[in-house]
Amino acid sequence: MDERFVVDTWHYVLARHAKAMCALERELGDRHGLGPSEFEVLDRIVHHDRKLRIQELCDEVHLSQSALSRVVARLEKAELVSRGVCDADRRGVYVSITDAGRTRHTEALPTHRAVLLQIFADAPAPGGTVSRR
Amino acid sequence: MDERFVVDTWHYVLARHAKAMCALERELGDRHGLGPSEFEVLDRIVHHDRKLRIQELCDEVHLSQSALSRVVARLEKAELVSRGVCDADRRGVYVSITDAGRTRHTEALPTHRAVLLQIFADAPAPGGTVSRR
DNA sequence: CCGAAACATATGCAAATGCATTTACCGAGG
DNA sequence: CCTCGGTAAATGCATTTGCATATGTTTCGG
Repeated sequence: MDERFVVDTWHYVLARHAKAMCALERELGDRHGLGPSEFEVLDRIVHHDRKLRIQELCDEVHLSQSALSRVVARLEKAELVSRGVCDADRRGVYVSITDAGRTRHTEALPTHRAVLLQIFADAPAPGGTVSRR
Repeated sequence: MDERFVVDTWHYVLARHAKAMCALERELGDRHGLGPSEFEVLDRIVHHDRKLRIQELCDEVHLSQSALSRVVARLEKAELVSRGVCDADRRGVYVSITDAGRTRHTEALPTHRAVLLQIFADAPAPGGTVSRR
């Protein structure tokens, strides 16, 4: 294992993450009133196209369970998602997207993609890229 | 540019960043009493092997100027760096590493590298890497 | 059927961060 | 020499996050 390669990869990840997060926060926030975490949660729900358990979301977004709980609470307050108890297991909570949430996501998606494109289009990871996956 | 590739790259960056940050926080914190930001600042100074202006550090670490100011304040309180006014431009501040800081960095470096190795050794970015997979 | 252990989610709290502002200083122009 | 616009760093403040814990619910052994 080349230690140099590992450290270079880490620096790449740090730099792109900082740049992208900063840009996403600015663009999504100014144009759509969403933070990156909020967008990510909306995006996961839309992607699955069904109501999800908090727990399922927890596995997909990179947030602690408590942070996720609060993101969902903010989204609910903004009427972009709604929470409902799970009948089968009443400890659980289902989160489903509202019409407003779907609309907001549709509006924000192009902004999100544009930011990522600008940041990653010409920035292959250390080691170079060949094709895909 | 393939939009799919860009989004995959973003997910890769998000996942590795979260995983590495979490592990670094745990390992560096438990074993050496340092946070990732604190280590990064120490590491930059050691790498240059001279006293640096806050501003120079600001260009190299992925923190806002205010966050950096506070990280340096914490490091100073822990006696790992010392601050001194810059004679040439008395608005500026020089940060230099202390012996204790150098020692701490030397101790922490293997931990840092071990964490990165574990996380990045077999995890090429989307697009794959030319050399090893 | 009961009680204990395990679980899913929410919440109290402390820490870290970014933005806006403040403070101190430099440098050019009148 | 003095003032004004700009720069370097520090600080007030609000927000987000994670950890530890609380609350409510299920499940399993006896």
